[in-house]
Amino acid sequence: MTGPTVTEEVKLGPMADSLGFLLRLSQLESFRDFYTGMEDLGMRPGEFSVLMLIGENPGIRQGVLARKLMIKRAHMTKMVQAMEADGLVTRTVPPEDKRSIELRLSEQGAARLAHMRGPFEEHESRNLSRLSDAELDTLKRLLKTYLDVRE
Amino acid sequence: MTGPTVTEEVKLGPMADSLGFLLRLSQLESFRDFYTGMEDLGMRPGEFSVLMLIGENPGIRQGVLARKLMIKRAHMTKMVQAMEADGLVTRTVPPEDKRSIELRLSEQGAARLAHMRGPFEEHESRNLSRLSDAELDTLKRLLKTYLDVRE
DNA sequence: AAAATATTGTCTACTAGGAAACTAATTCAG
DNA sequence: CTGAATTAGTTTCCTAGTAGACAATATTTT
Repeated sequence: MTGPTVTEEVKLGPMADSLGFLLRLSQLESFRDFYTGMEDLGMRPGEFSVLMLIGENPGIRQGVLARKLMIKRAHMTKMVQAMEADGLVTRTVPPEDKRSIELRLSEQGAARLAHMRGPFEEHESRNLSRLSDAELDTLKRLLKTYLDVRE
Repeated sequence: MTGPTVTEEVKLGPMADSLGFLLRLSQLESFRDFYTGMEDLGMRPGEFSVLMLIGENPGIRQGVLARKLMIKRAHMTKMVQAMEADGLVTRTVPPEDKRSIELRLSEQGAARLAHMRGPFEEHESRNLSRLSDAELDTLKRLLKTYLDVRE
């Protein structure tokens, strides 16, 4: 069980108007969502997004990916090394800059991603939230603006 | 340095329309914001919110607080024990339910919170984002709906 | 009342993620 | 061209947070 559903009155005070606070809770909530419908894919949201972005940007360098996903290079190193060990991605050093490492999906990685794509798209289109479809669109648009992500 | 500001073209593909993905990035972005203006308070967003919520709800039980903040009880135990060790909160076992623990701010904790309140409110009112004030309000309102937080 | 069940906080062990120092390669200043 | 500064990835060490089992207490069932 997740706990009693009885409404425990907790006053949020000024936190209820803090964007950071609301975002943190929302993100945790959305992670729960992710697992309802995607749980048997054997992959966490973070890994999934890494795989997707490598798929969308073949040859992307580790550091660029890390900056885009706002995680530290040190952590990206660990993730992609693990994925390489799992046979999902390839890591090659390009001759024009031998410090860097280019990432690509292996055949197996591409296949795995293709498998997950269906459930993912279905999950995304489901909208199990309290928001109307229009509200959800607005929310996404505002977040993109906040993040400076252009369409 | 934060890294080269040169625009590295990274395609987000379907992730750009994933609420969970946008929320994760937004939350990380907002944490950076938190530290611009609050860095010298010697407290992370998580601890700050715990302190605030205890202040708003004197005598709140650990588990209730953990559920509200969507963190695990095990982790809450560590946080509040550390805060107790720092003299910021008191933890008392109420006679009517000797399994539970009630949390309150100590004098020192209340003083510390009072100190932070100014910078916090100022930070919250600043809006350093790309969003207009109206858009920011809308964003907060939609997140509250998503979270089922009523005013 | 007794027994089964649920809940609360805690413990141990583990995973996710960050900070800072380091190496190798590249670029920039002179 | 040479030395200084920067950048990319890695390594080590540390903190944040989770998973699951546990003891103590409370609640429900019989």
